Amino acid sequence: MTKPMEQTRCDFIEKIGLIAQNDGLPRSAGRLLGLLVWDGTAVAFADLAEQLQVSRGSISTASRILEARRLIKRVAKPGQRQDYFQLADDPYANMLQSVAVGLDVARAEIDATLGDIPEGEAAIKGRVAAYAAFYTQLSGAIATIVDDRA
Amino acid sequence: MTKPMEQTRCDFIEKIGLIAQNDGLPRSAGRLLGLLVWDGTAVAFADLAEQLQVSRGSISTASRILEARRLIKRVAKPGQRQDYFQLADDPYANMLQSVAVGLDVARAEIDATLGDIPEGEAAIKGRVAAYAAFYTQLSGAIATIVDDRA
DNA sequence: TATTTCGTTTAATCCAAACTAAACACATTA
DNA sequence: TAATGTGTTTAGTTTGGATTAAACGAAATA
Repeated sequence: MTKPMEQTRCDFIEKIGLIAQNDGLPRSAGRLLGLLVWDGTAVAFADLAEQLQVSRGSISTASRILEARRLIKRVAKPGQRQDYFQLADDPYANMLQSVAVGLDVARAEIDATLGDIPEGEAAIKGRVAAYAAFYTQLSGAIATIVDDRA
Repeated sequence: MTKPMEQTRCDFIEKIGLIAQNDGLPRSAGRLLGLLVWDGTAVAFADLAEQLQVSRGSISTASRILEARRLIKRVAKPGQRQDYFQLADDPYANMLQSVAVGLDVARAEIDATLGDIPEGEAAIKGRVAAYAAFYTQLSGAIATIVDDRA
């Protein structure tokens, strides 16, 4: 007994919703992304609200978040007034970049503290510097992946 | 006019709290981590609650989370009944591992879906597989960092 | 044993983020 | 023009996680 496709699709959409939530995105944004990954085609604004069973306001917010991260793109269809959305061309590279940006922000915050620690406090300075280095390393590793893909 | 050390310390603790929150940890856990990074020494349970101005319950919860991720360790002091906590030996390696575990869980979830997609749906399967591959790559890159450090 | 000192757990509260419904602004169409 | 079809914004509500106070159990001390 194999699972019906429609069920697999729903499960996938919900899974991506949970994963997104885990990554600090609204769950509805994740579900929207999941739907577009699955379908592949351009889907109309109203259809998204209908299929995901959320308000138009939620679609508006979620789509703008995903757009800002360049995971999806808004497209126009000739003769159609509605906005359509579809998966961005290389969403994963952009996903990596968003992660990298977040890491760099964290490192910058820590670096700011580092500048306020007097030279005398070498031990403290060392521990804080190690923390900053961690973010530098992680960000660097992600940059490497991005380069490898290019 | 340089900033007083105590102020720099407080700022740092709060910053780590915000960064932790951004990473899906309770803010109080991040503040606890920040304090232990700064101080370097073993700090008593009651002192943590006092210095961070939170309840003992919060310290209990936060410390257990950080312990589970091996970012801090619980230590005993001879003749002292209180628990003491201090920064783990190599907290950043363990931090990386926690991240990697999370990524692997996400990938496993997506892989499960992948197995439910019939062969005929090559396009869908391709897109979902690309998503899974993204997590595989990212996890692999992190594993590389861990190895480099060893 | 009784008391005190711990850390944990639980039930209730708090708070911020997410969501909705409705108002809105703008463009298109009739 | 008026009416309709759009996406956005906003005010209010809902919801879930974080926090607390208090009860609890265990261990040390008296």
